[in-house]
Parts: sequence; C-alpha cells; structure tokens
Amino acid sequence: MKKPRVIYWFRIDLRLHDSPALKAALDLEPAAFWPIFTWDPHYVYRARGGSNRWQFLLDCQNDLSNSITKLNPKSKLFVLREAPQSLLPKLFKAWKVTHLVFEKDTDAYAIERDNAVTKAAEEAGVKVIVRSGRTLWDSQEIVKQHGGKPTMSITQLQAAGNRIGPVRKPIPAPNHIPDPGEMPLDFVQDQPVTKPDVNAERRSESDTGYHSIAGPNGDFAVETLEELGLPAATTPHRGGETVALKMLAEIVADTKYLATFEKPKTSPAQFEPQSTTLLSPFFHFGALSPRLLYWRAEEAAKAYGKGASSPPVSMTGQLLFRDMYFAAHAALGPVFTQTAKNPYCRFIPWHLPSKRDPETGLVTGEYHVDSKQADDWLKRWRNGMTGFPWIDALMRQLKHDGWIHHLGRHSVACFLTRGGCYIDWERGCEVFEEWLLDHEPACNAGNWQWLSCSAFFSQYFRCYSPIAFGQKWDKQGELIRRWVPELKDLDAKYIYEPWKAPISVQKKAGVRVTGDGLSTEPGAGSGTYPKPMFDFSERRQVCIAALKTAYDVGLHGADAPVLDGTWRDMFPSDEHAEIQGRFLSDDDGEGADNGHVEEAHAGDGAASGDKRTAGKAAAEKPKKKQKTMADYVISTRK
DNA sequence: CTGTGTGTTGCCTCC
DNA sequence: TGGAGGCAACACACA
Repeated sequence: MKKPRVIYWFRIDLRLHDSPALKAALDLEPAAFWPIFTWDPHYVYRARGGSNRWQFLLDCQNDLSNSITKLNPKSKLFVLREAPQSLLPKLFKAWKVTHLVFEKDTDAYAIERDNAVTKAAEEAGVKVIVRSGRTLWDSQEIVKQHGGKPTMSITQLQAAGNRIGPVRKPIPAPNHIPDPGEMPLDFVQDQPVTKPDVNAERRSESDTGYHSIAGPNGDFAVETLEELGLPAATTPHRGGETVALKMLAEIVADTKYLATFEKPKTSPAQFEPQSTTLLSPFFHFGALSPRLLYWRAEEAAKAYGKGASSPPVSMTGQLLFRDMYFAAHAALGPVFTQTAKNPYCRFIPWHLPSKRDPETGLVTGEYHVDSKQADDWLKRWRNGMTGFPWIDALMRQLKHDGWIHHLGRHSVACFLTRGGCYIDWERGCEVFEEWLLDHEPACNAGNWQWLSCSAFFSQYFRCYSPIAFGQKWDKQGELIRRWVPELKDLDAKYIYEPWKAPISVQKKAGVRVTGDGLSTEPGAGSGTYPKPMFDFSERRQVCIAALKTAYDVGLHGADAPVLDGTWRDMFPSDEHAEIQGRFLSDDDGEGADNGHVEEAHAGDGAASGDKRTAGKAAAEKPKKKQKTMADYVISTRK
C-alpha cells in the first residue's frame, strides 16, 4: 500500500487542539505531511475587512506556524499565494499527494470553493477527508435534523442538537507532526484577478502579495500587512491560539464567573477589562474550539452546583446562538445574509436599500440613495458623529478596537435601523463586516436581522434609547469620556445629552455643541461636538409606526412583490413617504426633520386618540387599509 | 382552528 | 437602589 502523503489545508481552523480534521489527517500516519494555507485572492479581494482583522488573521497564522515548528523543527504553516482552485490540482501532481484533509466550512463562497477543489482532487485520484469542527454540532447535520429548514430559535437548535447527541468532547492537540515532503514548485503560477477589490480604499500601498507562490523570500512565510499594502492596525486585541488558550485558562480559573455568567447582566459600558470573554475573534479564525469553552463551562456549572446559569443567557447559551446562526446560514445559503430572496426575512422598506444583481438576485454591495438625509445619517453613524455620545462612543470603540460588547452592538444597530434612522440593516451589516474582529457572516447577518426586527425578533416597540440605555450601566459616562474626548470634562448630568448643557457649562468643559457632524472630524481637536442629528423620541415614533405598517403588509424577502417592485402598491401611498423608502423631502435642507411630516398629519384630525383603538385595530386580521401613521403616532403619544 | 405559553438582554414609573 | 408592573402586543410552537 502506498504511504499517505497528506496535505492538511488550514482555512478557518487555525489551531492544533480539538481539531477533528487535523486528528483524521494525523491518524493516517503520513509519510509526508504538509500543513498549508492558501492565500486565496477570492477571499483577499472579496472579504471586506480593515487592518485590524487582517492583523488578527496574520497573528493566528504566525502563532500556528510557531506551534507546528515547536513539534517539528522541519515544519511550519506553509503559506502559498494562489487561488486553491488552481493551485491544489498542481500540488497534487507536483508533490505526489494521496490525501487532502480540511475542516468543513459552510459559508457561501467556501462551499463553492470546496466543491471545486474536491472535484479536482477526485479527478487526480486524491482522497479528500472533511471533518466538521467549527461549531458545536455539524451545521449541515443540524439542518437535516430540523427538516431542512433554518433554525430560527434557540429551542429549535437545541432540539435538533439533542437528536444528534451530546456535543463532542475536545480532542487533545497532537504531540507529533510528521515531516513535510519535498515541495517543488515547477509549475506556472496562476495570477489572480485583483479587481474588483473591496478593500482597495483601505490599502495605502499596492498589494504585492501575489508576486510569487512562496512569498517574497521564497520560504512560504506568513504575509505581512506591508505586503498587503494595508496601514498598521489600531486594535489592542491580538490573535493566535496561544493567546486564546491563555485567556480561556484565566476564565476557567474563575469558576463562579463561568458558571453564573448571564449575558444580559454584563455591562456594555465596561472596558479595561471588558465584562465578557472577548473570545469571539478566536472562534472566527478557528484559533479556539467552541467545544472546548462549551465543556469547560459545563464542568464549571457542575462544580458550582445550584445557582449556575443556563441557556440562553449562560456561556453555553452564547455558543448555542452561534450554532443557531451557522445552521440557519447553512440551510438558506447566500440569501441568509440579505433580505431579497430570503423567505425568512421580513421585508421592511428601509432607506438606502441594497442594489441587486438582476441575474443572481444577490446584493452587489452598492445601494440606492433614496434620501440624502438618511445617507448623511449613515455617514455620521459610521464616523461616530451622530451627536448622541453613547452611540458615538461605541462606534469609535468599534472602529478603533474592532470589538464592542454585544449589548453595545444592539444599541447602535437598533439606532441605525428600527430605532432611529430607519436605514437598511444591510448597510450596518457591511460596516460591522469591515470593522469587527469577530465578524462571522452568519452571526452578523443574523444579529442585524434580529435587531432590526426583520427575523428572529419582532417586538419593535422595545426600542433601545441612545440616552437611557447607556445610563443604566454607566451613570458617570466613563465609556463616553474614554472614546469621545471632546466631552471628557462635561458634567455627568449632561454627558448623555450634551445639547442640553447651558453654554456656561459647555464653556467650562471646553466644548461647544455645534455643527452638522459632517464637516468636522471626530476627536477633541476642534473643541466642538455635533448637535444630535434628530429628536430621538420623534424618530422612535416614526420608526415604530413604519414597522407596524410593514408588519401589517406582511411581506418577506422571497415574496414576488418584493422582487418585482410591486410591493409599493401594497403600502399606503401619498403621505407615507418615509415608510415607502422614498423619503426625499429634505431637498431644501434647513432642519427638514421627518418628524414634521407626522406633525402635519397629527393635526389633521384623523386620529381617534385612544391607545386601545390602535391595539384593537392591529388585532384585526389583514386590513385593506392600514391605520395611518398619524393615527398611531397620536395614540402612542397620549 | 383557537388558545396559550414563550421568546437571551426596553423604558418608565413606582415603591 | 433594585425589582415589579404597566406599557401595547408580534411570531411561532404546540396542544
């Protein structure tokens, strides 16, 4: 029998411990064993990401490479710069490979890529071994156990999981890595298609990553940010399995913290140290196995006994949610990360809706500017210049550190969508995709659908206040003082609402609340902080009314009217510009707040006035004619 | 079909 | 200062 010559293809599993795929590869007792990473242009040019996340990836690769070398000085993580679809078939031949082993990846592009590579391997007579290892349970198995449908609640996920069986116990890291074989590169390198490059605007220099397969020194080294033409990262959070295991050990040492963890009770305002584990970026790159945290948490709960928390709020609950989103994504495929063509995502005619490819129906990354004002609001939200210090602090922390607390994400996401700006959740999703270290397509899209009340969650009248919610956790506004230095000397009484501070108080604090938040840069430099971009309570009412209308219409992303544009006929016309996603009344600028639209109608005597009227009307079955927004606004205002 | 219980994490007021 | 209740009320699973 031919001795196995094995390529282990690392992708989203940058670790040695608890890797079922790696174990399967080593169990072959290879005569030659190549741990490789393909620097894939499809990923490099299509995955939106800033320097922070690229650096975290490079950290993980470097750490893994060092760990491999520690087990075998002849080996390391060999990085090859070419698309795996073209490269691997050449390697099969040149290196006389018998087996290709990798961890299962259920992301949209990954499935396409792995199918192509698997087909090529079969044609070359190379045996492919795939193992699930990224989630508690195999996501595709969960889908199967859930009747082929996406898991849309934690109980559904748990039920499907129970049918599969207990979460598998962690596998120890290997203590031996076989030698690599010869690595001839006597073939032509396929040059990548480098355009379009979604990260072009983030590169300060040109990308030289593809000049040769084995890198600039021909030694298969891990890439560098310089090579990629990216500026230095700003985040203090660094990657790698070694760091992850050290952080995990510290968490495990605190049995009480781990056993009694309740996510909703952890503070989004706490920093240095943060109130949660910060392990999510390691899960994203596979530097830490979720099953390891799962079983450590179970053990801690057992040791702690009575008083331990349980899902969904417990630590294991957090991991279950992750599995839920992965399985939902696995069931629906690429449409899970968008509204259009997604039968489980409610259609709400937000501002700034995505443009779609007419062929595939998939979003292109561009959007329609139906409202100049909404586009300005999006810019200000992204820049941390909304004029709401709590929101701005979180957005600046997110941009700089690549991480904010889960409840902070709730706060800013609600604000952008159903609780303020009424902007498409896909716009926010893209910003998180760029900035989050732990960005996971499934979890990100799932959480944005949740917060925008498009799927998973529907109580749109529960609205995060950009003022009260932060105050609940941080009376003194410490998080704001840290991230919005303009306001660092402002009295706590005004720190969440600086526009209410008398001029004398502003003077004393060395800040003027003025400007539109677009013409100045964030920071203490100008001595100013922008005025709030709208009256929150007015916007809250506009949004609730608009959400109510959309719920009454009851369309979902895969419905024909959504795809052919006739949805417009199903929404009340004339006065309801906002909820039609074609609000354009800000042409002549000058404080043309959307609130005015509603004020006008509030005065035209249409409303019945009683809170219960709105409630009863809503309880009645499908209405030809919905209650008008003005009715609702008045009745809720009472 | 109808009713009921549940759903990770709202805000405000009151005591 | 923190917990309970009111607010007005959706979607889904399940009986």
